Amino acid sequence: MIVSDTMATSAKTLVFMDLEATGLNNDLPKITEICLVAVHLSSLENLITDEDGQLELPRVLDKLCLCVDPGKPITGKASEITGLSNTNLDKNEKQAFNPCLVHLINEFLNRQAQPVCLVAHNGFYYDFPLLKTELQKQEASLSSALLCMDTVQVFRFLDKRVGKVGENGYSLEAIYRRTFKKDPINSHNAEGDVLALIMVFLSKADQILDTMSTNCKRWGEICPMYG
DNA sequence: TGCCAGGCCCTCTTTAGGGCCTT
Repeated sequence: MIVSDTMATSAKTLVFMDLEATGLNNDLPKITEICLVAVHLSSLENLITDEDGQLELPRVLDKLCLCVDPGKPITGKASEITGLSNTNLDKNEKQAFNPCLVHLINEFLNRQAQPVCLVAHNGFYYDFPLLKTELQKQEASLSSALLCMDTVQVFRFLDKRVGKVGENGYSLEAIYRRTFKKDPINSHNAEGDVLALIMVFLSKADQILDTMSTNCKRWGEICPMYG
């Protein structure tokens, strides 16, 4: 789906997002952790590097990271890779995905320079539909002006354009390793995955921003995962 | 109640099938 150039390229804030959940699509998952990190366009156009010339995260970031009581059993595999269990979420008295969380997410997005584009890895088929399902259960939604981008599609698109195929695939871990020749830190911790996503995005920020109009959808076009 | 993604890519392909990618 192509969004008009005017709308897509005018996104002033990119909000990188990652969800941890009780399982995959077939498990009818519920969210166990959500992390949103907002980066202003200015920070994507003016990259900073350390003394060795290595990319650094922008200094100005807004973060919203919360653990959530999913209200259903977390699959063994999901618990193993995320480190979140029904036991440790219960012991820490985490709240469910409730109206308070809906309010926090909406206000976090409203605080950012508009328009906002959500960015997630495999977002079109996992994070965005799952978030939409949880919001629908609360009879809530996000702004219809919100844009969405899936970085799996973006990185495939960029490689295809120059006749390449990503060695070892397009998982976030694989792209991070190809780019930085080392493993990402805190994989499958929502904030760790978001920061890794921001770093790989920064490594190709100019190309990605140039092609946003062909790789964005509107929030309204995202279908709920289930429900 | 039970079920439940889906567009893209690769190849032992194109009259198709299976894996990726997300937990």
